[in-house]
Amino acid sequence: MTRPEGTTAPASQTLSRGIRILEVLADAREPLTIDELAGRLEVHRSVAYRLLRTLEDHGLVARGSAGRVQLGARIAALAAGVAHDLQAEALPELTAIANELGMTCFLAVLDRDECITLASVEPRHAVATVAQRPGARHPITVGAPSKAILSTLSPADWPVEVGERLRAEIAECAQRGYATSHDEVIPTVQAISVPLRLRGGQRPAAIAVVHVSSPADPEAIARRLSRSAAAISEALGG
Amino acid sequence: MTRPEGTTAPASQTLSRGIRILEVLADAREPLTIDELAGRLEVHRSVAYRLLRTLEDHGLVARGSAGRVQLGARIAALAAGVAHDLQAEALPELTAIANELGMTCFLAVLDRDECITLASVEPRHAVATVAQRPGARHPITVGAPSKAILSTLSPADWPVEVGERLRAEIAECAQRGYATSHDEVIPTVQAISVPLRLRGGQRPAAIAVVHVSSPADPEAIARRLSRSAAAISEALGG
DNA sequence: GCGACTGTGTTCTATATTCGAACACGCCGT
DNA sequence: ACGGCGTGTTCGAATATAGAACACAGTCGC
Repeated sequence: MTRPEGTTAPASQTLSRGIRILEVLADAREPLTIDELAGRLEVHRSVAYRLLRTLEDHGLVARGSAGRVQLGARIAALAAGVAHDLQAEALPELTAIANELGMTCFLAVLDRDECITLASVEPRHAVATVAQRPGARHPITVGAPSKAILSTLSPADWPVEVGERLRAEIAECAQRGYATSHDEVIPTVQAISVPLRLRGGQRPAAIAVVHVSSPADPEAIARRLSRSAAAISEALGG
Repeated sequence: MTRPEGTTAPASQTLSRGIRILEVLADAREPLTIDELAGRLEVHRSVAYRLLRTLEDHGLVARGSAGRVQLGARIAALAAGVAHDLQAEALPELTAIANELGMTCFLAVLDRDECITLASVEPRHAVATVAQRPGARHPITVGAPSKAILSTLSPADWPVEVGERLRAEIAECAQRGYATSHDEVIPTVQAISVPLRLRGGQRPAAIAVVHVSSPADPEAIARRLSRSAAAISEALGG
């Protein structure tokens, strides 16, 4: 295959195909046959087979019923290594907040142009428990944590173009120290988020709570979040 | 490189090296330079470079401070796809158990010869919170969930050889319906676990609680776990 | 200011690795 | 028995990869 012309980055075809297998399996959410997989990847079946065997050797995929293929649990072990220190420091704080406020509380980080949830804690008596599962992804322009994170970055460092409207809202977040969202990700769901002020080099992050009804006192919730945010930042040498 | 002789399985060298990058990064728990990475993988620096760029394209690694390399948050998104239905059904039950019993409660699955924690919920007022983070791995011969899982399998299906001592203990677990552990993983930590009885083809799994002091009534705890285990199994058509 | 050092990123050719087709086999319906 | 569908294996051709050498930027010591 000759270089497809304008492309600049020579990347590894084999590795890329292997990763796409994982992406397809994560997306499918059910075991697939090798043929189905090869079809979706648009590669020859024998290629998919060899890649699968390699992934299987490393435990990243596993065989389910009838020889079908699914994601392996070892991926969870890899994910535990993502921002390990941050997760370790944040989890106790998330638990405390969730139970004090009676809301689901989670930690999200900036990853390229997305906001990805790394950890989430649900409160004890969750009436209408808002599912904010680890691994959830949103564009960085959507949701309270996204705005909180962008408010800590200079616009030059923003990974995407933002409209004038959103830019103004983020500026407001920067001033008052917290961000909010209504109906942005899930209808009727509202959120309040506060950014973490970590030392340079750490990836930008934020903690947030979600709730279905209007919060009694957003300012008070923001102050509570800020307290934990400061504790986490300090523990990580922010 | 000619086939190293007795080896039977032709696997993909490129993909395997790419995965090892992820494994090394998860293990290191701090950003590495490309040279450090290449050294640990025993590959040429330019090879590591190309693989890294590919991984970066897919968001599986990210650049930290000073161009150093670390795991990317997208891995968390992949991990969310591991046994997705099982996690979705189990999480509410884990939360309920954790808060009712005041102990950390988690879900573990069998993966080859290891027992891997997929999800974990800490109770509200955790005095001495036992860290059982998602992604934690143990040999399948160690810990209460391991024994609970093995007790549901016929010895012929066990992925490892087990001694006479452990075999007897597992048989006992099969009879009474739950497994226990003392000081097996962490000193002074005890655990109680109950297997999930899922339909064939699903990967063997168990739920468990951990505690630092001796439980008042192990039988009662086991009954509580069994109730949730039955609910989860039923929801998944077990 | 100037080198030595350490790091990233690029270019290039030989060749080992991968690709992709064809084949062997087992299983389950009709 | 047959055809369809699935996994797993073999093998030659060709291409994607491996690995070396090079270019360049920042940083330290002096």
